[in-house]
Amino acid sequence: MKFEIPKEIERELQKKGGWSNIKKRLPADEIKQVEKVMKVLSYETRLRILYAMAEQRMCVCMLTELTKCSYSKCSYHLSKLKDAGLIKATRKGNYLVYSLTPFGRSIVRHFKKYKPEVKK
Amino acid sequence: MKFEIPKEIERELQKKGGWSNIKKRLPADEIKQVEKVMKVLSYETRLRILYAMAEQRMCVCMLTELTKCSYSKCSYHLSKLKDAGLIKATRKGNYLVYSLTPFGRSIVRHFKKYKPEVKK
DNA sequence: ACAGCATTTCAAAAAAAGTTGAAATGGAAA
DNA sequence: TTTCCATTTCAACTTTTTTTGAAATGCTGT
Repeated sequence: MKFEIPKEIERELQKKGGWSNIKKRLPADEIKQVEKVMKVLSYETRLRILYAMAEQRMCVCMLTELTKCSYSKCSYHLSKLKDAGLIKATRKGNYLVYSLTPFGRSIVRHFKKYKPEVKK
Repeated sequence: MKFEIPKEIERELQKKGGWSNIKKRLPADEIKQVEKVMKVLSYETRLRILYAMAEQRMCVCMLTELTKCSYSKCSYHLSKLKDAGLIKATRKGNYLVYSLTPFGRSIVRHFKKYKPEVKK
């Protein structure tokens, strides 16, 4: 199909250096990074973990209780959160204690501030 | 497996009203809403659309060019963005012109401010 | 070195999300 | 009212993500 921009929008584009300029300015790297973070946060279990950790650092056994998931399932989700730079782990004796990174914290704060409004 | 909280963490929990309190305070509705938004933003094509729209409202034919997607594919992704309250459409003659909602705009702004750092 | 515990890893199976192209829709112009 | 054009919808298919349970890892105390 042919590519034709409506007049009204064409005019707006002129002021911004044209269509090709808009396309060129897309921050490809940032978008890839954001995609990864979003993928990780697009799952209820992982969000529950994130929100709970905003209140309190936790070991995995607490998270299995909180999320009603098996260890292996929890572990899977924790590794996703970790790879995205949202949480970090430190060992305390036999336990691994997970807590939020500053970046993870900033996300929770954002959504407390800007509550989404989603179609039911 | 039995559920046992390490001493050090147990002490932290006391100050916060205990483990059950942490669990009770989880904002279940907010989490469900955020999950939906995140799911929508966890896909490169849709993020490209979002970022481009932060610069300029657009009709679908422009988006097919920007994303190198067929109309039907574009349409599928647009409907997800719309359901999440990130974009809205208005008709101009034969064209449907899509643009960001304030919520959509707030998301783009957030990620421009807090750049994620993801493991490669 | 061994046993016990908390947690992770693995591979196969199940579930969810994205893609495709053809057909349907709905406004605008003839 | 018919045709045209931009866009959406549908159902079958493909790809990606999650779940499962069994086996591996790696501290810690004995």
